[in-house]
Amino acid sequence: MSPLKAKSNHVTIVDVATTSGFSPSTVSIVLNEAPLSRYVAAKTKERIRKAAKDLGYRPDAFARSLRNRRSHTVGVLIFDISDPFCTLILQGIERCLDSTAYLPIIMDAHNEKKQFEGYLEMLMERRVEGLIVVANWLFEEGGLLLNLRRNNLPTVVVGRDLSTDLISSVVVDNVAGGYTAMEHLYSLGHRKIAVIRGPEKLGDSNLRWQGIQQFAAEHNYQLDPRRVRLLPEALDPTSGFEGGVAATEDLLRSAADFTALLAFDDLTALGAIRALILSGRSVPGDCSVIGFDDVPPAAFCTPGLTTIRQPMEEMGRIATGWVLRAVQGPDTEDAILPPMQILSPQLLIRESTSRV
Amino acid sequence: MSPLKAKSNHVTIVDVATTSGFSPSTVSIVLNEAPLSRYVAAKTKERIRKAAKDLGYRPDAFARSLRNRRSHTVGVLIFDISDPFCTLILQGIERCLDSTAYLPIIMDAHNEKKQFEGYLEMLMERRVEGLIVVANWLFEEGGLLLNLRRNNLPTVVVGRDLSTDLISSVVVDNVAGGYTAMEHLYSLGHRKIAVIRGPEKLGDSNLRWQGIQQFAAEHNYQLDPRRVRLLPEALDPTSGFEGGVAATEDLLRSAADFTALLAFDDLTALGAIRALILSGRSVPGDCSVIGFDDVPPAAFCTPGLTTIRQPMEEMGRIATGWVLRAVQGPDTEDAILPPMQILSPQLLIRESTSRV
DNA sequence: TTGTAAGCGTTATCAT
DNA sequence: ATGATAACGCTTACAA
Repeated sequence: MSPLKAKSNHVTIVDVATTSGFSPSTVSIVLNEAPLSRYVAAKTKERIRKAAKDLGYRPDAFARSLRNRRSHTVGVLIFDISDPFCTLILQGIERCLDSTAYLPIIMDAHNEKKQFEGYLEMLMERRVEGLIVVANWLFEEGGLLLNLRRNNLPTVVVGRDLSTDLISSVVVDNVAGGYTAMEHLYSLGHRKIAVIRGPEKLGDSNLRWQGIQQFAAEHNYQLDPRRVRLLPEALDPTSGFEGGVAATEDLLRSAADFTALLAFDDLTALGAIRALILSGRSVPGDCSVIGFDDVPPAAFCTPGLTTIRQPMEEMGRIATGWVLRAVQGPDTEDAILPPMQILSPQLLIRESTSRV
Repeated sequence: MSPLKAKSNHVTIVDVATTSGFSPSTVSIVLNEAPLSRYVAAKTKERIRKAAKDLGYRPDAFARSLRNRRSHTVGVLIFDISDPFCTLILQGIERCLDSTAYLPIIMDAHNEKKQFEGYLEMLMERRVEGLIVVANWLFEEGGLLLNLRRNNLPTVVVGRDLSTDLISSVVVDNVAGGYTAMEHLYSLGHRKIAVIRGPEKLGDSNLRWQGIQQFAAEHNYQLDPRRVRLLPEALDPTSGFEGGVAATEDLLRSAADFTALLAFDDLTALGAIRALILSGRSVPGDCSVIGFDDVPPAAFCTPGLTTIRQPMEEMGRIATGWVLRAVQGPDTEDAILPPMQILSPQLLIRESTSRV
């Protein structure tokens, strides 16, 4: 016989009722430990529980939800599960949900807008009570927002500021991050700093650049345009690596030399390191490199990558906390729910940066 | 007003029926494009569809599944979503499911047996039609199996051989992988090869070691025990990194020198490289290093890690294909479903290995 | 302290 | 070519 085969023959609450000799309602009340179960005789409870266990009774989530109008689920829409950035946020969401009766329904849009919409529809059909959207670096603002608005459902976007009157968001302070990265390099004595900016269309990209410029302005440091490159638009989140390699090679070919490189994100930084090493330079000996995010590979490489850490797990937790509050509290003080939270990034010094 | 707030007021099939002027049954038939819809007048269809669209009707998945006894979902039980090994398999599963009407319900056990069992129960309550278990490196055989047996549900385990009469599995050929890794190093001229084995309790670990020994025996190569280390048992899948660092440092302290190192997996290899570099050695100049798995960080580090690649996405696809077949085909030729499939690993040469 | 009955939104079966 | 009705398994008023 093949190992794969099944014939479902489920035990229902009626079976438990007849076996135990009580009515379905009593069984329901006992098994759910509903308020009314306080008035049920201890012996009755015992017999019911025994019958349920013996029969291997498992309540049908569909029937239950259909009846009481609660799905006890929150939808989690992500854009690419292979993106470590997503993964860590997911962990935060799951950890936060673990202690509740809520279940995440995770859907991965595979970086395709079409899928995003389809999955959103599926989540609605499954009557999720709240929605968390993990926006990765190619979530283009605007378009998808419209579809979200129609379903008035507690919604939190994490990783991108898309707050509206109906949607909350939790993001990292990209401006502060850019500022801090620049500050770190500058304070190590670097005065010839190359910058690889993120794709122009990307919101994060410009905010980080803003922070970089701000630091420069405050310290009378001239950002030489010859030392600045722009990552091309791209779909694949790991394309930052190749982008980093290419941008750095281009930088190396140019006339302007540099002793430090500030990359848009970790993958870009890792690509930069690859190019630097291949060109015969050492990191951080000949050139310091700093990234942004603190995705796992940043810690596993040698030298370990100095980076601006986003508290991704915490972001997931916060987002989850919000939707839970919106979902559980009936309509209590809505005002306590902030439309947007900006978390501080943190400088994480490893081995890829050093004094000039 | 706070952005988080909702008041669900769902449109039902009855609403569509009254608005369009037809009965719920006809609406159902039309909207589902059921066989009977062949006999429904074109104009009727049109009016019904228009009404549904205008009202924003969305069928209730709970009611539907309750009625027709099909959840159209498959449960996916993973052990750690932050483990890149898991992630890639998940991608395969999702991609394979995308083209079907099935939805994955993903649950992450966070490396805890307790959670595993709880989530398994939840999946059963949600009436998943099939189950895929992604076993990562700490899925201890035996224990959890028992719970799986009771629910006779098409089940496939990927990443660990747990085949029984009720469970299929898809795994990589670990013996061949170990053999190939050894062969690669040997063919580059290495004769002083250090080996960091995986935790003893881990099935994979011993199979890979078997392959290594087999190659050695066939080529009259002596595996010097002084050049062999064992990774400690551990919970965290990323602990391989620290384990690799520690084992390598220990190896370096010992009398026996080596020109190549074969690591249990990629993270271990990355840890080994870290230790090697810190000790002043270069990779692959002074020591070649080979890993196993081909997780993303292996490609982003410099030097890129030579490794034995597991076709993880394909494994996910195959597993999914099996449960789909078991689920969709009523009870057609069960015999075509193999109880276990062993995929060949592939040597992926990057820059961390070179001729001695 | 427990039972009865209605109904959640759908779809399958049977009528018309 | 379309409609009426029952039933999926559960919870919750309300009744006893």
